[in-house]
Amino acid sequence: MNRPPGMMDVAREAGVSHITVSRVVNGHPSVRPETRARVEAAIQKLGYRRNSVARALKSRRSSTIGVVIVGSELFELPRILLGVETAAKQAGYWVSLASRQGESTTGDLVETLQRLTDQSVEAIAIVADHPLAVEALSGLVLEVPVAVVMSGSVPNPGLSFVEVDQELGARLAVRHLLDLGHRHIAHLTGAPRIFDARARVDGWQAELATAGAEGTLLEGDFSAESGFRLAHRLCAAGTEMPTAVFAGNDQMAMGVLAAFAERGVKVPQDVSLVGFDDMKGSGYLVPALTTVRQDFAHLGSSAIELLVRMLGGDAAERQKIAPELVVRRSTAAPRVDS
Amino acid sequence: MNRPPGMMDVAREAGVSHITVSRVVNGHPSVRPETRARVEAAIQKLGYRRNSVARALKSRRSSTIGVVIVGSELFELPRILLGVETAAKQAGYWVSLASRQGESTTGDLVETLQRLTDQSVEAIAIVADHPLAVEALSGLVLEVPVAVVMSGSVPNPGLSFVEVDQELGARLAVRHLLDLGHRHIAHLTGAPRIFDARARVDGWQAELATAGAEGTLLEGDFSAESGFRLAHRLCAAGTEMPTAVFAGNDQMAMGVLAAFAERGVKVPQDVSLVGFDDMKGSGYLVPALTTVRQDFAHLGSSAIELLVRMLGGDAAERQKIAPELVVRRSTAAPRVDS
DNA sequence: CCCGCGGCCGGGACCGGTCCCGGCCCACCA
DNA sequence: TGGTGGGCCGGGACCGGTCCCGGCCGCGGG
Repeated sequence: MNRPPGMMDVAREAGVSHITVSRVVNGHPSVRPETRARVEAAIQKLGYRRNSVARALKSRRSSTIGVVIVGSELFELPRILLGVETAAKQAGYWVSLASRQGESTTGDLVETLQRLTDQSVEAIAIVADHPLAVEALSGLVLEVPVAVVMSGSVPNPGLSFVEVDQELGARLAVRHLLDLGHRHIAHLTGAPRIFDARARVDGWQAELATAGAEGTLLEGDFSAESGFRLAHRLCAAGTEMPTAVFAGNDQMAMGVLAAFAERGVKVPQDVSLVGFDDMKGSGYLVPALTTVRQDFAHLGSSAIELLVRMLGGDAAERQKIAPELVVRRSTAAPRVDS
Repeated sequence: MNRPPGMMDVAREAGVSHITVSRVVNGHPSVRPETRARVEAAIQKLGYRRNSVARALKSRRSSTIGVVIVGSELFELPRILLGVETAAKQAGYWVSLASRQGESTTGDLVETLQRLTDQSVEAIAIVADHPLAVEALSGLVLEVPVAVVMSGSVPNPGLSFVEVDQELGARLAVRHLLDLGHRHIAHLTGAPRIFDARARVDGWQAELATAGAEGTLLEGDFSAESGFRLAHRLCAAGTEMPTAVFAGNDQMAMGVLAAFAERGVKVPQDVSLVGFDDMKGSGYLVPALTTVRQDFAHLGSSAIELLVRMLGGDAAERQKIAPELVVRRSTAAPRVDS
């Protein structure tokens, strides 16, 4: 029943007061080197470790950042989380997790935030896949800095946002196809309630417009299955086949590839294909997939860095990360004879 | 500068003592219903929320479980984490994250564990991809219940383990191939330092042995790239081609598919292919991949449930989860003419 | 009528830190 | 030699809960 040693115990051992121990632990300057050494020896001897709960209670600084995950469809969540955890550790913070799956009533998110602040977290990062999930935040007065990792925004000046520029990514993809000579580019979009999907549609449309090229829009849900289904529909349609397809993400692109294989449509000879995400293994699809890479780890670490700056007094801020086109084998110039 | 209301404030408002407030909050029976109502009204009015840090300090129960992630190569980490978070929430616990990437000195893990217990976590789950990462735990006396999510074990009776039965998974895959009539089954293994990879090799070998079939073993690292490289080597070898390939995981299987496509080897007509994991999209590879499904979310939630039981006084335990073979289009009977 | 008992409630001592404030000692200078 | 200022250290009051212990009051039995 011997509980771990406290500052008092160390103090007794070193023949000083608990205050002095506190000073040593916190690197306070006004302690004589010799006293400091004695205290450190005592700490060593007793195996003393500061109780961070007590510290958090008094100082109101818990050194932890809360992360809430809303929506479980986030395929690339792990990479984001990795970035978050790494950056937080770097900055001396812990990460406390809270997720909210399934149906999201508005009050639900607020409740989660509450429970997190009950925990005395110093800041909160929310990673969400669609704005509806966080609309509850619109007018809310925040007790701590909050950063949202999501495309799209919510009208609340206290909120920071981090996102990769989805529209730019889409433009990059379409521009690449246009440069290759394609004049009819279909887009198989992801679930429209997800902002990323909408932004990609916008980018696709905008780029198409600048070139005066033709487009076909089909609506899926980011799953490989939907890509598969949509690609079949594309082939079956009475209308003219596009010469290029821009899939909502790499998963959908996989579905497209599968459908085209069944239909005998050759990629990239018959139609070019571009994905989005650059998921693990995309380079080893057949053919290797041209896609738009999003740096998810960077997304996560940026959110934390933003939060740390806000903790330092900076204002909320909006940050866009540029995605990167990676050209592989699934895109080529359209056939001249078509 | 008005800090949030405390029990004292509520007590004053309700005309009772802070003790009674505590009793109400904790659902203690001996409070008159009428008093309880008055206190609850006061709580409502002031928007009181219990300070969980103070609670943790005094009661030594933080209601949080620490999770340490060691090694970042865990492809399916997110699904595990999801299971962890869900189960923890279910049981009324928070999840505090700590990861340890890169090179792992032995003391490093112990330090991470220490920092976690400094946080007063009540239990710890470690998810690791290879036993070396946690060897530091072998003789350690644990302050709190610890469960390891990993194949393989470490000689420490205080530790619980949760794993999916990799060997069984491998046997399922090989058995399927054997049943189809294959007599020469190559295995492209993942990084051998990872225990999962070794267990799969064992299963493959054991099943081969019972059938007296032939095998070829090539060593990769779980990446699509390594699958690609190894498949090429398989084709280039002077020796006879196997009629079936069991890849270390679905990523490697993707690489194999890519290599076979270049070589003009048809799957499953020329050679059958089985993967492992059933990653997202595996059903839409060309051809749809036969693979072994691991239920990662279940893995995570099992770990938490185990921990909760240990918190309740149960002994450490070892738990194996059975994987499941999912047969798709990449496997078929070998050609009779070969 | 008194005592005992049980339901309800309050006093107050912690938990293990942080931090303001104030006191000691000693060197330095007038 | 006395004053003073600064470096070093300690006392003690919190932070906001939990929980042991003990007091009050009303009721039933001896």
